[in-house]
Amino acid sequence: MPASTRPPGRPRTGVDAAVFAATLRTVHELGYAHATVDRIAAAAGIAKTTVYRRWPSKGALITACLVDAFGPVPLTGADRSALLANAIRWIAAKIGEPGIGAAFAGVFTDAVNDPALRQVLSTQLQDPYRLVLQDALDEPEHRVLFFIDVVVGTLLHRMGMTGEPMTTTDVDALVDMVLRALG
Amino acid sequence: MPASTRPPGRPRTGVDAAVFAATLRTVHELGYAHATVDRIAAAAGIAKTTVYRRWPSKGALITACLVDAFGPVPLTGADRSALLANAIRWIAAKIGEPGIGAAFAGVFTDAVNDPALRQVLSTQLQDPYRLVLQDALDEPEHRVLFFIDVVVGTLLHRMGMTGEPMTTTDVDALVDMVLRALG
DNA sequence: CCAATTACGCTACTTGAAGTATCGATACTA
DNA sequence: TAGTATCGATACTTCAAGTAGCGTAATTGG
Repeated sequence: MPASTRPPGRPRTGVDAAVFAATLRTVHELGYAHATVDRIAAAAGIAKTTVYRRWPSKGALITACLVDAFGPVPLTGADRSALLANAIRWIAAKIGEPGIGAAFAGVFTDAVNDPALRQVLSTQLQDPYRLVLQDALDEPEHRVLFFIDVVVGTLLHRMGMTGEPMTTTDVDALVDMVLRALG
Repeated sequence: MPASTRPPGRPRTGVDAAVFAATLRTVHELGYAHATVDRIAAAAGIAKTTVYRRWPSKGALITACLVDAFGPVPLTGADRSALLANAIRWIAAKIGEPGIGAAFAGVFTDAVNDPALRQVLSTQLQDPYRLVLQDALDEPEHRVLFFIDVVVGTLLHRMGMTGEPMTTTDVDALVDMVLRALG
């Protein structure tokens, strides 16, 4: 039998998926700034205190929501170039989905001057993809970090400046540019 | 004689430069989130109300501060490639100066879900550089916007994720990559 | 000198959101 | 049934953006 049986006490209700969906929906409808924890909790049909029992801060909630929304990066492609191209198009499409880009940009900017949140964002969101890509592309850490800066930074800058995701034409240009840098 | 003589009433004191300096200093020391208008005003030696008499919001103050801090882009270089390379190194150095990168990233994230601030940021900060670069590089608007997304987005993403400006080695890689895309 | 005008500093206030504290009720385990 | 942990609800604290009002200072024009 497993070492950990069910612990005593009332079990947690399985509301994580509902909270994540409510988070993206609220951010999409009201924008990051107006997507307060109060409103997200109300949209999910739970109390605000329940949110804070599971995630220590709004930034941590958004980060967890993004981790859940992104899921694993698809590592498909015949060679390194095709693999990286697919990864770039995948993240571009994800950031273009309703709420995700705004949530990403919002938590990112919150993290700029919040070292604790930066740590959460870096370890929980960026590091998994960085490690997988290092392995798949056979590139050193600093090169993969550079590519992530370029791709994600470009996509978020466009999203932040225009409020709209990048067009497929510009994503194509981004892919071409990065692939040439990959060599 | 000029059409506008001095208007009646007490003239404004010339504190703009002091406020800008205090803004960058405060953001550098405390971070964007803790650089409140109260603290900035105190650091500049003026009342908070005076700040709001001149700039309608904190975002507008930060934007004006950045416009002042950046100044005109140096358009030097023998050809288009050298010119763009110099411009990229210039903006990278500026974003690396104390307070500027954090202020930029902060106001940028504030703007993501604040259309009014986005308008201010786009017209007062981005458009002047875009127009000058369109002319100097003889490139269409969408190409210049793409380059700005790539360069500024990459630099801010690095700044946001690590808290440190990009190293000269990585700036070199950024220059190489963009120059190859310029063709 | 004096009125009108405008900016300043100061204090107090409103508003909104993050995060906390408490408590009764509920859903489990042993 | 006792113990434990979660939930919802309400209230609260804290902090920062932005506003209002007032007495005072600086300037122009008569």
